[in-house]
Amino acid sequence: MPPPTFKRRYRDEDEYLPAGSSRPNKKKSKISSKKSNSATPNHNSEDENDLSREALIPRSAVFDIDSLKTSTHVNIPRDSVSKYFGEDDFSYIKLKKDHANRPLWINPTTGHIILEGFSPFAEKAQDFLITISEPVSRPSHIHEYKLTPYSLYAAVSVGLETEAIIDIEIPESIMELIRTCTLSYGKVKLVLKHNRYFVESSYADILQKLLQDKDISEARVVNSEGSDEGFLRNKAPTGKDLIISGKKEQEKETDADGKNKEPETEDDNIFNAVVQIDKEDEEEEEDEVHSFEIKSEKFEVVKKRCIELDYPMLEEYDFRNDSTLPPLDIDLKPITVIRPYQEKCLSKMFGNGRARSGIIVLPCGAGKTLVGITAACTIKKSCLVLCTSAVSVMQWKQQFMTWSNIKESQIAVFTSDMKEKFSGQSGIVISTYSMVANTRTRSYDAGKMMEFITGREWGFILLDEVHVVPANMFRKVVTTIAAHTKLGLTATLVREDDKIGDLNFLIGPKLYEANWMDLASKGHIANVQCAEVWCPMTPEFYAQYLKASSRKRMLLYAMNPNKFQACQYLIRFHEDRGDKIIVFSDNVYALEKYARELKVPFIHGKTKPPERMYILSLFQHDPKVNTIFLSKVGDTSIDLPEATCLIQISSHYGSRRQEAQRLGRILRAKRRNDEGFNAFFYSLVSTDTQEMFYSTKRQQFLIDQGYAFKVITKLEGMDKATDLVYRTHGEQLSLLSDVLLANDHDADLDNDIESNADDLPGVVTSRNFTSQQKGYGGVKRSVGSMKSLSGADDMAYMEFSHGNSSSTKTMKKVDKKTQAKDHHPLFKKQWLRNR
DNA sequence: AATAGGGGAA
DNA sequence: CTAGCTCCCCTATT
Repeated sequence: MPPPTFKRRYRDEDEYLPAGSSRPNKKKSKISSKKSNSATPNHNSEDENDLSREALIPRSAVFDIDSLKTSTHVNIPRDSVSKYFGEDDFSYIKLKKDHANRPLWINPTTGHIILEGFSPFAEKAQDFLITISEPVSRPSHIHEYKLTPYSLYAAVSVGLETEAIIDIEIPESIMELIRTCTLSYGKVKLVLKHNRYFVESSYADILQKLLQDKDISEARVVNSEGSDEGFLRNKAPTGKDLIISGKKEQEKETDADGKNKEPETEDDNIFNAVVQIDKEDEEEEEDEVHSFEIKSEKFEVVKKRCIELDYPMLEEYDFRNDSTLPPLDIDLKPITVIRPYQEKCLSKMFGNGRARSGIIVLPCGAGKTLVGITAACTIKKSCLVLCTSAVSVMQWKQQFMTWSNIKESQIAVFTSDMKEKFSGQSGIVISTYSMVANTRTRSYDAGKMMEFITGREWGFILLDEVHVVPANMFRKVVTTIAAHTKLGLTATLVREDDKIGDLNFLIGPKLYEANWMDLASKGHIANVQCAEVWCPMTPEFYAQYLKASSRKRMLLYAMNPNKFQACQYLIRFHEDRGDKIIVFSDNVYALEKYARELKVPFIHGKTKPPERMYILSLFQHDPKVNTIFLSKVGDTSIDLPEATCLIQISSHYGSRRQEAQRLGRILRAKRRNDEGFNAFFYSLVSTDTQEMFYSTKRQQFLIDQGYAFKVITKLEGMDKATDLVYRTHGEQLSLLSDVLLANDHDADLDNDIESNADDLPGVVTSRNFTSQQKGYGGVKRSVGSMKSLSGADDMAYMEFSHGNSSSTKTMKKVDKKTQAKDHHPLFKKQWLRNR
């Protein structure tokens, strides 16, 4: 059989820095320097359990590929155009004879791999690449992947061998990267079975090596069961007899091949398909694993030592043979059927009949929750679910009730205003990260509850929105809670800092990552048209923008009248076609100003829960309310009804995660999937401002998922719409005054916000807008009053900014009067009465 | 190092 | 009893 090879060419691409490359320079983590809080009696020994980041990261995770560069750059023959490519001139590498059939290009200095997505072999190659590397960017035709220490770790953990990944003709530098990173990773497992902990590996020599460590050998349980090497020998576990409920039928043909030492046969098949290796007779020798038992009280020590020794252990839980933890009576309801890709996630997790710890990445709306619930139903042990907010806690509970047959008394909720415990031996607790990670003094009930949680063993811990876990405070939940399996779920495995890689060792390797475009084309999530709408700044706003400090700038480009009009126009356009629209604004001032002007309800952090629910139910059920405005609360902490159109007006930060999460809010819309696009995502950007830069950065994640952003410089028909806000110069100037004035007093906003009834002009305090918002609740009864309310405001502002545009003091006085008058205390009572 | 926004506890 | 305030803490971003 001819040796499999990859084709090589060159690519031009920014330099790649491995995720951890800057880490060695970093000093002590913040956790360890944190003040201890030992005065509280309830306080558990969390401080002692704190692990610094360094302790959790094996050394070769910071493998620096740059160190390889010199070897590849000696005596490279250059030609006349080499200078244009600099270090990225790879013309010295010869193309393979059959390169036309080979869709892969590898950059020998960065470890990036380019896949020609249009090649007939692309799909097969993609399955292999996803196993060994991280997807960087997957637009329609050219896909880019990169090899990283973490991705290789994950590859080894599902059973790929170094030699299987390395191909004889790939560049030496890349081979070295792969060798280094696969030497020790993913080859040792910590297995909990029959209530005993075993360190398990297919490689007896590695176990020998580990036992040379004093701590590990001391933790070992010495008994007579060992063979000649002193290790227990077992057949490798398989998942043949495991039934994951919810599957339509059992598809086990992959196992029938039975050709490989690791039960993760799917990957091997994929690998073989791509690299064309025949099934060898590796069966007999590889079908065995070696292990030794360690004392259960020492497993933490051993785990830590293994990381320090550069052999991080994968955690597996042989839940079917665990009789210590009481079983939990839970199963999916018979009608519950999981989708093929969800099943794939689960087969990655339960591939060998045990539960692996790791992370599953699925887009929002693709049914992450159901994957988590199915996993819980498979393990059937006590389960702890953590999410980011109290609202999602309630959603999780509700989802458990919907999809599984769990009894309500077995689900307990632990939030700031509910401290339940489940009855009986086993059950489910759902809580938030901040409740569990809280280091401050706890209320008595919360303290009791924490004792309940930390004082028992959990079969399964489910971490929703797992990308938040690397945060300094949240990460310690994985060490303070004793859980045998950890599953992280997220849609956006990105952070703007460099901590995302820590998840490999806090939770486990990435088990599965879905391709958004695939799911969209198969109709599981909506097809989204993304657009960036360019709104030129008006001359006056731009003049001020150029003069202003960076804080004022942000407000100015958010409040740009052209953007305001574009927003209004888009809302009208989409309301007319029957869409439900959500408008996001990070800036609360802009949020509130827009919403008031357009007479649309809005929710932000200070909106109280009953109001939130009221507004959301209006949005969901009232055919007259088709648009709502949301601040950052909408990103995580609100249970949003389905929407089909999303408009972003203020996006001053460059958070890719936020952009993606917002997009996720419309992915559930699947109604008209056969008619092309059925959901719309607009980002309104003021041209020639900083916003352009942020917007580009924010979109990167979605572009990497294959979304194409269309730039719209002119909205068709907008100039014909004569009834838009801020049409006249005068109105625009008055808006500008408002904005400038608001900005002047921004620093004082906090002081004025709730304390002062005589609010400063232009500063709409939360008091103002709660009452107005409540006023909105009455809008069904008194549309006129709402109109006159905002109308009166406008008039006042306009008149006085005309006459006294240079005198802010005059405006202040007048505005005080207007606001005092409009600030109607009755709104609130009325609203509450009429609910 | 600072800012904005959100959440829990009392 | 609860709503509403204050306080403090946490995150994410620049």
